[in-house]
Formats: sequence, structure tokens, C-alpha cells
Amino acid sequence: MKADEAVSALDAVAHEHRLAVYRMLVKRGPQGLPAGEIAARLELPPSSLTFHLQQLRHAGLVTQRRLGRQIIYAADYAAMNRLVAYLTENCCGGAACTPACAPAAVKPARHQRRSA
Amino acid sequence: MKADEAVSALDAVAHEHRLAVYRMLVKRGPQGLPAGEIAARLELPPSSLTFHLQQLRHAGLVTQRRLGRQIIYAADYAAMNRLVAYLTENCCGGAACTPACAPAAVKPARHQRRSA
DNA sequence: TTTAATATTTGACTATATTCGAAATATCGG
DNA sequence: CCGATATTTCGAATATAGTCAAATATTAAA
Repeated sequence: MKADEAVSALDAVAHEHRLAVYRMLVKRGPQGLPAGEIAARLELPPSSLTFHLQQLRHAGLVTQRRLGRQIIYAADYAAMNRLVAYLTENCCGGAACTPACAPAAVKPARHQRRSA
Repeated sequence: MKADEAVSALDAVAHEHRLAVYRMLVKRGPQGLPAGEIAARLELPPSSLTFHLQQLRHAGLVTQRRLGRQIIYAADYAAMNRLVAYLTENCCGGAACTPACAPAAVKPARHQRRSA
């Protein structure tokens, strides 16, 4: 992955609404969701949602397909993994840092204590 | 992790120079690098670098400490892992999506066990 | 205390992103 | 074809980010 691709992808999710859309799609799975459903759930005007969906799509994070009158968006998991890998690449110069640096895989809402 | 914290962190790395700085620090390890060294390697004017370092720091992705005349910056690996976990959280609704979704099949990070 | 090294803050300028209503486009069912 | 539904494109207003030279702080050494 090139730096500018990573920047595009990160920029795409670096926004309140787009991050919400993206996480919704990640949670949804390959089945995806139609634009209208996303707009309804997040209470966004359709034109605003399109703007954000296009950014996610252009960044390669989501895919688009038509189903009748609807347009279905879905997360591209391969892209997600490439991005995460790029961010954490060469952690600690490759030294034995696994416990400290390895990114968590699937997190089942465990007790992560965080004092405010 | 809250949505706005994630947005701050993503926004911090969603920039060519900041991403380069961040990856350099991730690669460097807990030892970190002085601001001047980072500026020299990336050929950035000191004032511009400070601008970007502050964003990374304010977003919680890097830490800052003084060493003599220098100010050392280092990646915060716990924050990195929280961010990655947030992005990939509840992948596919928790269904059996491991081959498609699981980022770098690695067990969740525990505690830092690294000799400095 | 003076000087040099290191890093940050300030300030002024330029450029880009976000928002959303209204109009346009594409699809379906009759 | 026509009306209804789903989504996108356009356009204009508003807001925020990025750049870097010069001035300022902080520390160390002579």
C-alpha cells in the first residue's frame, strides 16, 4: 500500500458521519446496506450521505452495487486489513514487541478500563 | 473508545506528513525520536513539524518527553491498538467472518512486556 | 552571564472540505 | 409512457486546515 492511498483511506474515515457509516457497514458484513437505509439510520440528508459514501468508495473502503432501485454499499474487508496493516507496519522495527504492538483481532466488548 | 476520539486520531494520521511521522515513530519503538531528527529525515520546516506533532499528540497517538534540549516523541502503542480495534469492531456482526474480516489474525494485545 | 542549540508559538495567507436544497437521473410497476 | 421511488449531481454558503518565516521560549555549555 502506498502512502497516498493510506492517506485517502484514513481521510475517508476521519469524519464523524463517514466513520459512523463505515462502522455500520463493517458490522453489517458483505451483505451491505442500501443508501436510503443508511441515511435513515443516521438521519442524514440523502445528498449529504452520497457525498460521504463517495469519499469512502473513492478511497476504496466500500463497494457499491445496484439492486433494483437501490444502491447497496458494503465494507471492503481486504482494504480494511491492508489499511490496518499499513498503520502498524514494522512496529518497533520488527523487534520482539508483539505483546505491546500487535493489533487486536476481534474484540468482544471486554472490560477495557479507561479513566477519563 | 468514543467516536469523536477515533475521529481525532484518524484525522491526525490522515495527512501525508503526519502519517509519515507516525509510521516512523511506530517503527522506531518506545525509544522515540527527537523533533529535530524527525524534521531532518522528512525535510520539513521545524514550525510545520511542530504543528503536525501537536495534532498527533493531542489525538493521543504519540507521547512527548523532554531530554535535555530535545523533545522526544514516541508512538503510543496502546492508543494505536484501541484505534485499530475500534475500526474493525463487530466485524460482520460477530458472525463467522474470520477469513474475510479478521485483521492479521493475532490475539488481542495484553500488556507491554518489553525491556527498554 | 553570554552564547548556541533545540523546539514552539504567532500571524498572515492560501486552499480545501462540509452542508444541504433543488434539480436531474435511473429503475420499477402498471 | 407515466407516476412513484431511490439516489446522485449541482451550486452556493460557510467553516476549517495547511504552510512557513520570524519571533519567542527553554536548556546546556563556555
